[in-house]
Amino acid sequence: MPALLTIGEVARRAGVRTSAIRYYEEAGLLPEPERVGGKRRYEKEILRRLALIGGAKRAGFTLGEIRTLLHGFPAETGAAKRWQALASKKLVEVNEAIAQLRETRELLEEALRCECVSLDECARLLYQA
Amino acid sequence: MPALLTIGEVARRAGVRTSAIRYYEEAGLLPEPERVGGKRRYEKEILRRLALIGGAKRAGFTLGEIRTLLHGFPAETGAAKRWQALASKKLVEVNEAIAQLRETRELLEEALRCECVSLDECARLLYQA
DNA sequence: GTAATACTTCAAGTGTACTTGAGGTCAAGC
DNA sequence: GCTTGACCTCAAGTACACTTGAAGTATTAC
Repeated sequence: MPALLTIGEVARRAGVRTSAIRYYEEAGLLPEPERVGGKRRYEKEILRRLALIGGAKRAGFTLGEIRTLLHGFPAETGAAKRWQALASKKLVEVNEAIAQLRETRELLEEALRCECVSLDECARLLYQA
Repeated sequence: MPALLTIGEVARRAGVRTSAIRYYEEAGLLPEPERVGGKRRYEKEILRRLALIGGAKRAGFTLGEIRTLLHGFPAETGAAKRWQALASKKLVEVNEAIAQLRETRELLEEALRCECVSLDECARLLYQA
């Protein structure tokens, strides 16, 4: 007995709204789950999937891109190559995003250290040097 | 002679559209620049500001939050404290975003290494272990 | 049996962040 | 002087990612 989760429990555990879960299903990011009396029942694996979606979203992927990364391109010659091209491109973007975030973190930390009341003020100090 | 930039040059160098620059100005993220014959002229510093905005956007800040981080709260008692509270909170979020992006990167790299044609397929492999 | 609560579908509404289009202005080159 | 291209304003339109609301159904508790 795998103890299936209701949509409400999934939402609570994953930190999203039930409406978002239905929306992701509609958008092809989540599998259509089992139903009991018409109601969705999820296996715990869904939580990992939702975490993955959340991570990808943070990385700046659109839901359409996430769908493609999840499922790949429809079977056709070169589907694997196309998927890898997309994944590689996204990998570059993820790395850029990380670098950019590190800079933003630096700036925030600096501003907090020097007790500025705004980045504007702090940036002036930083950029004068 | 500081060689001011037109909005078109700024857009090209910063990798944004001119419409976005005007929009940011309207939204209070960019200072109102000098005008020559009614046309905006920017100092090179604007490029750093646009990079900062881009980074903050990637970090998941809304334009409203970026405005606050840039300018601080309007002068009032406790403005500095409120700004620091916001900045600290955002610092935590930036760190979380970085961690999440690292995981996404791991996943992408793993998927590329094992030559999967989709994350779905690869995730099955990963999660079976 | 009935009330409460969580679920269902479907269509329409919302917020954010821009973009686009209409109609006009400005500076440079021919 | 006229054309070209980049700029201007302002209002309206668009894309994405959900959310909300209406109207109804199912499960559990009493």
